[in-house]
Amino acid sequence: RDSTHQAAPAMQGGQLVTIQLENVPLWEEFRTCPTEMVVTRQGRRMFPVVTVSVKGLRPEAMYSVFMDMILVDNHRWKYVRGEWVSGGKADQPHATIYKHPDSPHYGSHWVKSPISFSKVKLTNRIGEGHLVLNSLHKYEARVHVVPEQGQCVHPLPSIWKSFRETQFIAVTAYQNEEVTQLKIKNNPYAKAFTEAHKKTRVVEEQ
Amino acid sequence: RDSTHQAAPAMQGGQLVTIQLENVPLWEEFRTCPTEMVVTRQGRRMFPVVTVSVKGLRPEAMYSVFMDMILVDNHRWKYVRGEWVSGGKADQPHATIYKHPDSPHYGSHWVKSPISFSKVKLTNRIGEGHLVLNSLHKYEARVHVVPEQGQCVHPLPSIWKSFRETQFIAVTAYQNEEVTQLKIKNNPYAKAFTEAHKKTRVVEEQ
DNA sequence: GACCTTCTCACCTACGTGTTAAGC
DNA sequence: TCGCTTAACACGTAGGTGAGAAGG
Repeated sequence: RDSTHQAAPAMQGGQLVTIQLENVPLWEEFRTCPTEMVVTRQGRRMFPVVTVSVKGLRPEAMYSVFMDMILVDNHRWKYVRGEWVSGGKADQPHATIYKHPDSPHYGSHWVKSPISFSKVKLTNRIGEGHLVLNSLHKYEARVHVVPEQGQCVHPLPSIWKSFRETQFIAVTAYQNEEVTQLKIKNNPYAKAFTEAHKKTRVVEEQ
Repeated sequence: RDSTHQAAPAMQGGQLVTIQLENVPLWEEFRTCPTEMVVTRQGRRMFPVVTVSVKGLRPEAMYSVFMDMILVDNHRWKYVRGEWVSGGKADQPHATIYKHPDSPHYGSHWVKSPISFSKVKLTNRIGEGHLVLNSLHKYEARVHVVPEQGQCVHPLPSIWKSFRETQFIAVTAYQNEEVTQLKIKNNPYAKAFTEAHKKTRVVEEQ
């Protein structure tokens, strides 16, 4: 077991708590490029979306769920002649974390269906309430499940897990055209740039 | 004090819990018509929106907040020659309640800013997870603040309050033109029907 | 000059409005 | 016929896309 990717297993009410990434095939498809995520001043959503299923929570206990980004290595990265190569030393990271909007909620809520972080936004600008990343650095998404400390509830251990499949390089503009095409192909909000729509537009211009 | 509009005052942590309607002037403007709310098969939002401010909760205690509709009287209503008149006996009511999407949450969360029920939907069709009303019946919105029963937390009393200002008649289509005009004037989503936009369209057609 | 960032834009998704005509 | 309900519709709000030009 890789201790950098998962906190010590935690027993809660006699059950082992697990956090599992849901949409692995899509993440793996992007990762062959490798994945790039756009960061903007006002914040940009992620695609693919980090979605996890959690098991083994105590149904009646209260938890909050968070996501943050781990800096994967200590280099900057550059896209040179069609390839990503590691460059100088990494910049100072920003300590930011995103609380899932359903938080806080009962264990029964969190385990009943996959937890999607579709609304999290990535930015290169501090002070917006979003996840702050450095452009041209490599990250990996991490999810935390944190029991709420009620006044009489016995403290339960906090657990987290990060996902190698979600590794990406933060960019202000896409570098690898292959990434762009995968985003257009899979993200419904980019449907304006699919081949079908481009052809339609050309026809209309004639 | 009118005992049908408010549960017995509840002390929580030495403070009196209060629930107060926020946007009273707008509600009163509609109420002179009187107010009508459209119900549809798939659910229709309310306008005006029920928005309340809550005070006196224990900051560290957990609460859920609900809204439901009280049947104001036991009559059906009819719009005859420009006036609402009470008709036959009321139909059997449906017991439905709407949980505010922030629920459950800490007392500190609920009191820090007004609580808006903008997303609640009214329907005349059972089984959609929305508030089910009978068309042509008169209702009044009621808000509940319910402490969550943590396993070791002492049970706190549940409180509720209903608001005479929010009284309305459920309809499948607006009856009073005055109501329609007030909705168009005040609801941003109905901007397509304002005089300004209608005139623009006429000009473009010429 | 090369690299990276920022901004505006057209074009989508998603869905909240009253209108209108049709249905019962 | 009349009263009420339903469904399709045009037209907004609100905001998520990559493209491309401009800036540093």
